[in-house]
Amino acid sequence: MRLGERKLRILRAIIDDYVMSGEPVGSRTIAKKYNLGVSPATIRNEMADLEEMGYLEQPHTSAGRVPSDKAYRLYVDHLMEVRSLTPREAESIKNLYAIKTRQTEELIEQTAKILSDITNYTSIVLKPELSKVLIKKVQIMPIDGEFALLIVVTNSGIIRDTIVRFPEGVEPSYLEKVSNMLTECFRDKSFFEINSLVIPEIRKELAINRQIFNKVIDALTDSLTEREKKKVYLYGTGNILNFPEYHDLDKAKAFLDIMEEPALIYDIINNLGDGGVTVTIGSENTHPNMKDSSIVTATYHIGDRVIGTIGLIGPTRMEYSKVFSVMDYMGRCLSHYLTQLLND
Amino acid sequence: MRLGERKLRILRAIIDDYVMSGEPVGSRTIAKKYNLGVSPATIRNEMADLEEMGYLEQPHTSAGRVPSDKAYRLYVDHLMEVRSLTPREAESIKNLYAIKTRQTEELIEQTAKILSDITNYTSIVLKPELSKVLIKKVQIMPIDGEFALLIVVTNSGIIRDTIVRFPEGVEPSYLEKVSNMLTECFRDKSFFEINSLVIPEIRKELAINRQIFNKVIDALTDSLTEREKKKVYLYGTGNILNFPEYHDLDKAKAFLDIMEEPALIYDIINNLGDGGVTVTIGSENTHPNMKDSSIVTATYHIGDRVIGTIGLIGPTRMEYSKVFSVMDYMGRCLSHYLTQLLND
DNA sequence: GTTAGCACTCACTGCCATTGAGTGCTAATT
DNA sequence: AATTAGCACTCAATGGCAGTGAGTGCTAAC
Repeated sequence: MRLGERKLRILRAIIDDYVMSGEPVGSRTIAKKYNLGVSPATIRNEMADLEEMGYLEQPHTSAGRVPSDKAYRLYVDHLMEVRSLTPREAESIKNLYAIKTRQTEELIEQTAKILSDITNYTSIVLKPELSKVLIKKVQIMPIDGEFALLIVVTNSGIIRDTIVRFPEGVEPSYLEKVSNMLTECFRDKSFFEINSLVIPEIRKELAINRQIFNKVIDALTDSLTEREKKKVYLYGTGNILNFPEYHDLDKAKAFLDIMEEPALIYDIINNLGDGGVTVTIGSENTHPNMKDSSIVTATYHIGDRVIGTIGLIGPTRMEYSKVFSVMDYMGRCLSHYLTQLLND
Repeated sequence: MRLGERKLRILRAIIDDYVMSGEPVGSRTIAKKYNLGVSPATIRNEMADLEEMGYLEQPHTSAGRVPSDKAYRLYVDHLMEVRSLTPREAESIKNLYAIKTRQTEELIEQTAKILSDITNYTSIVLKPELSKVLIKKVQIMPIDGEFALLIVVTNSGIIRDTIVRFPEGVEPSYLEKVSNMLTECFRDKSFFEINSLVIPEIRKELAINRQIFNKVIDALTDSLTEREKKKVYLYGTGNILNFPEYHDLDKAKAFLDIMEEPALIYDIINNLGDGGVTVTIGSENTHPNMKDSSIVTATYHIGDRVIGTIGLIGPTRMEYSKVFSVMDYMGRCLSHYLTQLLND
C-alpha cells in the first residue's frame, strides 16, 4: 500500500488535532474540522489503512485513533510546516541577550528558564563541555597558608576554580612562575589535547619540582572528571503535570526521578545527533523511562566548535513545529552571543 | 478542660499512627496497637475532648481522627521523643565529610542530596550568604583585550568571579596594584561592612582613576544583588508524589511550582527563626501554597557567624522526630567542616 | 470514671443499565 | 472503481443503587 497524497493530508490532520486535544481523534471530527472534501466514511477507510501501515493506533475498538511514534517521525521529517516565532517569543529571547556583561553561567541558566517559559515543556541546558573549550589562561593564586586557588579561564568564559593544597612554604613567586609557564603551554589548546599531548611533555621539563606540579595537574584533570562534566540546568520539570499523559502518578514519578539524575540526562541528551536540531520521538529513546517522551535538542557553538546542547522534553504528543523553531532560533542566538562576546 | 497525662498519651499515639499510615485513626486501632490500658470507648471520649480542644479533626462523621497543626506543634514542642540517627544515616553523613579537599559548592550540593536520600523528603540548602561571609582576597586578573576577571575569595571558600570590562590599554601592573590595595582594605571584612563603610572611604582616595575603580566596585556590589543571593539547592522534589496528600494533581503542581522559584524558597526559608533547628508546621507558613506542608530548618555557621540554612519540606504528616535529629546532626557537621577547613 | 452495647453515619465497593462516540461492514450511489 | 450512506456493534464512561464495614456518639450498666 502506498501513502498517497490524501492519506498524508488525513494523517497530518489527525496529528494536528491530537496534539492540540490529547484525545483520540474520530473520523467525524476530521471531516468536520479539516475540510478535506470527503465524508467520514472515506476517512474511516483511510484510517484503517493508516493503522495497518503502523501510523495510527487505537486505544480500544470503539475509540478514535492516536498517532504512533512512526507517524510523528513522518510528521517531523516531511509533514510539518515549520512556523516562525511569534513576536512574544522572539521578544523574550531577544531580551535575554540584551545584557552584554552577563556571566556565562547565568546566561545558560536563563536560557533554560526562557525555553521552558515559551514552550511549557521541560527544558534542559548542558553547559559547555570543558573538553571542547579552549584555555586562555591558567593562574595559581595563593590564598592562605597551604591553600591556593587554581583558576582556568576558557574562551567560553567558564572558569574552573579548584582549591589546591600545597605543602607549606612554597614561594608565591614560584607559583607565579608555574602559572605563566602553564598558561604559555596551554593557551588555545583544549582540555582534551592537554590531557593527551601536552602534559606528558611537560612532566619531563618540570621534573625539578615534581610535587607541586603534580598537584596542579591532578587538579586540572579533576576538572575533567565525569561528575563535574555532567552538570545540567533544568527548568519546568513540573510542567509535565499539565499533560494528561502524565496524570498517572507512576509515570510522573518516573519522569521526575530521571530529572534528578543529571548524569543520566546528560547521557541521554548527549548521545543524540549533533548537527542542528535533533528530534527523538518516544520509543526512539534508549532509556526505558523516556519511551513516552520526546526530546528536541539543538547544539550551540563557539566559532565552529560545538560545545554544548540545549533541549526540550515533553510528551510524544508535542508541538514539534513550534518547538523546532524555538530550538533552532535559540541555538543560533546562544552561539552567536558566545562567539561574538567571548572569543577575540 | 485540661490536657491530662492520659490525653497526651492518646494524642501521641494518634499522631504516631497517623504519621506512619496516613489514614485517619480510629479508637479501636489505638486501643489495640498502643496498649494504654483503656477501652476503645474511653479513648473515644478522650478523642471527642481533644477534638473540641482543637487538637484533632474529623474528615467526616464516620471516619477516624486526624491530628491538627496545633497537635503537631504540641508534639514537636513537648511530646516527641528525639531519636538518634540510625547507623545507616550516620554513615551516609560521615562519608560526605570524609573527602577533605572538596569544593564548597559541591559539598553543599551533596548535602542536599543526602538529606533527601536519608529522609525521603524534599531538601533545600541555601548557600552561604555572601553578605555574612568574610573576604580573604581580591584579585583582578587580565584575560584578554578589554576583559578582566574579578575574583573574590572568602572564608567559606566561595569564589565570586565576575567578568569586568575595562577600556582598552589599562596596564596589568596597575590592575595588580588595585588588587593589592583592595585586598588590604577588604580583608576580614564582610560584604555588608564593605558596602556601607569601606567603599565610600576608598572612593575618595582613589579619585585619580575613578573609571576603573568604579567598574570594580560595581562588579563587587553586583555580587550582592538579590537574584544571585537567592540561589538554592534542591533535591528530591519528586518525593512528594510518594505522599497521598499530594496525589491531588493540583496540589502537586502548586508544590512543584514553588520549588522552581528559588527566590521564593529563599524568602520562605530565610524568614524562619535562626537558632538551631526550627520547625514550621502547615498553617504557620505564610505562603498560601505551603499551608499543607511543614518545613524543618537548621542553620550552619563558620565560627559563630551563621551563614546559611539547610531545610527539609514534607507534608504536615512528617516524621518530625527523625527529621529533627537528622537536621540537627547535619547542621553541626556542616558547620564543623566549614569552620575547621576554611578558616585559619 | 470506665466500659459494654447499640443505633447511626457515611465513604467505599461492586453491580447494572444507559449513553454515546466511534468503528467496520455492506449495499447503494456516482 | 471509488465514494458514501446506513446500520449493527463495541466499549469506556456515567449514574443510580444496595451492601459492607470502619468508625462514631450516646446511654445504661458496672
